[in-house]
Amino acid sequence: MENSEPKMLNFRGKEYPCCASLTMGIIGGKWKTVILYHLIEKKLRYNELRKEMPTVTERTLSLQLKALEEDGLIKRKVYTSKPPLKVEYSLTDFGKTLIPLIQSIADWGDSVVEKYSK
Amino acid sequence: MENSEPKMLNFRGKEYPCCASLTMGIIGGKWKTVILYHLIEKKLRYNELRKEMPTVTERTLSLQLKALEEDGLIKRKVYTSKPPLKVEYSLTDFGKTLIPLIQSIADWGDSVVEKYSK
DNA sequence: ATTTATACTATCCTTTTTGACCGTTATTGC
DNA sequence: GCAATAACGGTCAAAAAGGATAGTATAAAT
Repeated sequence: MENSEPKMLNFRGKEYPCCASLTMGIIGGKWKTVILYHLIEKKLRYNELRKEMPTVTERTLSLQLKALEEDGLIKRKVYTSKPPLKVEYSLTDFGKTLIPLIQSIADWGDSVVEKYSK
Repeated sequence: MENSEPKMLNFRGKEYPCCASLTMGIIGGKWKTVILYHLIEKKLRYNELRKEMPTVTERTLSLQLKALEEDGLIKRKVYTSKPPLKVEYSLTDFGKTLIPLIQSIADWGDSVVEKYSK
């Protein structure tokens, strides 16, 4: 009998054909690694993130933050109950397991800039 | 004076706000890292890649291969001049600089599978 | 009393990515 | 003569991602 069904990996309800695509499903997209990269160093508030990433729109930023939170990579801590809110975002322990990877991603991008666009 | 224009990084005509997003612009997307991952070990022909990645469509695979080639990460070597063609894909030297990163991406995905979906 | 500030959310729309499906070329095997 | 094969490309459509813009609640500052 032929193997007709390729064995899939599963994480949080989504199927991935390969361990590499699983990772990319979680940190892929235009902004997630940028957010994670900025959170490596320290906790940041929503508007602080916006200042670090001036080209992202508010809507996209909050969608991405929510997705990262749902995947358990970041945590959202609220300090006030009424507006104006104070909210801080930081990496969870699970999110911290990504630090070496995020750092490598940033470093490779850096090295490309050094070599090809100076 | 306020700084109104965020300093952008540039690679192959595209602008990125951050070294991490530059990397993701090059290897991001649903399939690119999977292709690169399979090419780490050895050169592969088009149909061999298809067998390794049974859930990608032919069109998408060829689009992604072309994009990777245009970014200089893989090279396409044609062995015959008339159909049926023999074509082999392999990493360029530039593409090989990504091997540790691709490996880390795959390893992190693996570790997630180990911990959370066994 | 009005403005400013925070951290969003809601609509609506455009762009990008991915998929389904079929066609092409020339050679080899039946 | 017909099907199979390799490596695609073309067209159309759906889905996913991202952007523009405006609005919300409440408190402190002016």
